[in-house]
Amino acid sequence: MTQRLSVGAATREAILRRAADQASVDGLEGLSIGQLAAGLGMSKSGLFAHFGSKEALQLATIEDARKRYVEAVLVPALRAPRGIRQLDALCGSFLSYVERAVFPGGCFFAAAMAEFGAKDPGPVRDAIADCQRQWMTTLERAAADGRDQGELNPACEPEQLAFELEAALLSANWYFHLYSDTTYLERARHAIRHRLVADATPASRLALQ
Amino acid sequence: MTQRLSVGAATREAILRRAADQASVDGLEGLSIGQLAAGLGMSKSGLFAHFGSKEALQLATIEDARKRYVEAVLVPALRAPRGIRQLDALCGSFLSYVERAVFPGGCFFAAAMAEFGAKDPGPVRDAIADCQRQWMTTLERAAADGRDQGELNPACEPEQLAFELEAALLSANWYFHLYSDTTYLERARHAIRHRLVADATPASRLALQ
DNA sequence: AGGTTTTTAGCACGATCGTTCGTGCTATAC
DNA sequence: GTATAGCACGAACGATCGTGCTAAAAACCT
Repeated sequence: MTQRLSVGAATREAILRRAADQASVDGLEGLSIGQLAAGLGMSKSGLFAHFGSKEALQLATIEDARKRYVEAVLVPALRAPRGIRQLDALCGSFLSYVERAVFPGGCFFAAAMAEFGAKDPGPVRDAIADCQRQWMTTLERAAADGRDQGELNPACEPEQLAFELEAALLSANWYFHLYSDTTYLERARHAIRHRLVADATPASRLALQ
Repeated sequence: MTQRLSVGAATREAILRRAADQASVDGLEGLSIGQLAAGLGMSKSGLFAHFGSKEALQLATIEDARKRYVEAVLVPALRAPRGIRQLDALCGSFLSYVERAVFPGGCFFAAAMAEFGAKDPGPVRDAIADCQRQWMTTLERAAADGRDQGELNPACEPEQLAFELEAALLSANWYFHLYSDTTYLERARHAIRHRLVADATPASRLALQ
C-alpha cells in the first residue's frame, strides 16, 4: 500500500506536511524554518539540509500540497461521470475539503494565490499560478464536456461558468474561515446549484439530483 | 479644501498611505518598519514613535485603508439611487477600484481577509472582520432595498445575493492580479449583470441599462 | 560485522526584526 | 529671552531570520 520510505524521505514528508499546514495559516513567506524545526522536534540545520534554501522548501511544500489537493478534491470528484455531474462533484468536493479542514488554514492554494498574486514574479509565484491554472482548466473542461454532451446550454461559455463557480468556492473558503460559520458553505452550495441549473438543459436537470 | 496639518500629522498620513500600499502587496504581517522607514527616507525610530507598536501601526493602517476604500468605492456608488441600481453601482465601483489599482496589490481588505482569516483572534483580525462585515452589510442592504422597492423578486434573499456578488468581485480581484488580465474583470461584470437580471422584476431590468 | 552513505546536530555568521533610550532641533508659549 | 512641547534622529538592545560549515550519529548494503 504505502510505499516503504527511507528515513530521510519519511522525515521529509513529515516536514512538508507540517509546512503546508502552517503555510495555509501563516502564508508561505511566514513559514519559518526555525519554528518548523522546533515544532517537529528537530534542529534547524537538520531540517534545512533537506532543501538547501527557503525557496526550495516553499516549492517542495507547494508540490506536497498539490498532491494532497489531488487526493482530497480531484480523485473523489473524478469518479463522477463526465460532464455536468463531474462539474457538480468537483464543486462539492472542494467545499467538503474546505469544511473538513484538510489544511487547517483553509484552502492552501487560495491562501497562496492571495499571498503571491501581487508579488513580483519568481519560481514560487509561477508554481502557484500553474496550480491555479490547472484547477481552473479542470473546471472548464468539465463544463465543456457537459456542453458537448448536451447537458448544458450550447451557448454557455465554459470559461465564464468555471469562473463563476470558482468564485463561489473561493469566497466560501474565505468567509467560512473568517467567521467560522458554515453558512457560507451553504451559500456557495446554493449558488452553485442554481448556476448549474440555469445553464442546464431541461433533460439534464434531473442529473443534479 | 484639504485641512491644514501639523508636521507630525502630515508625516503620519504619508506613512499610513505607504503602509497600506505596501500591505496590499506583502500583507500586514509582511509590513516591515525598517523598510517602510527607508522607503520614506526617515529613520526607523522616528517612524516607530508615531505608533508605539507594530500592532498599533497595523490598526492605523487598516483605518487609513478604510477611509481610502470609502472614498474610492462607497462614495461614488452611493450617489446612485437606492435599490438595484445602487447595488449595481457598488459592484461596478469595486471593479473599477480594482482596475485602477487604488492599492497597488489589489483590494487591501481582500488581501487582509485572506491573510488573517485563519489566524488566531486579535485586534487586527477583529478590525479586518469588522470592515468586511460592514461591506457585506452594505451590499445586503442595497439588495434588501431593491427587493422592498419591487425591483427584485420578493423571494430573493439579500444575504445570498450579496454573497454571490461579493464572490464575483473578490475572485475578479484575485485573478486579475495573478494573471494581470482584465478578462477576469469582464467575467465578473458579466456574472453580476446576469445575476442581477435573474432576480430583477421585468419592469426594473431596464434600470440595469 | 564493517564500511559507506545518508541523515542529523552543533555552532556561528551577517542581516533584519520590533523595540527602547537618550539627544537635538524647531517652533510656539510665556 | 527663556521654558516647553512636538518631532525626528542615531545607536543599541535581544531575538530571530536564512544560510553556511563540520562532525557525529544513524541507516543502509554487502
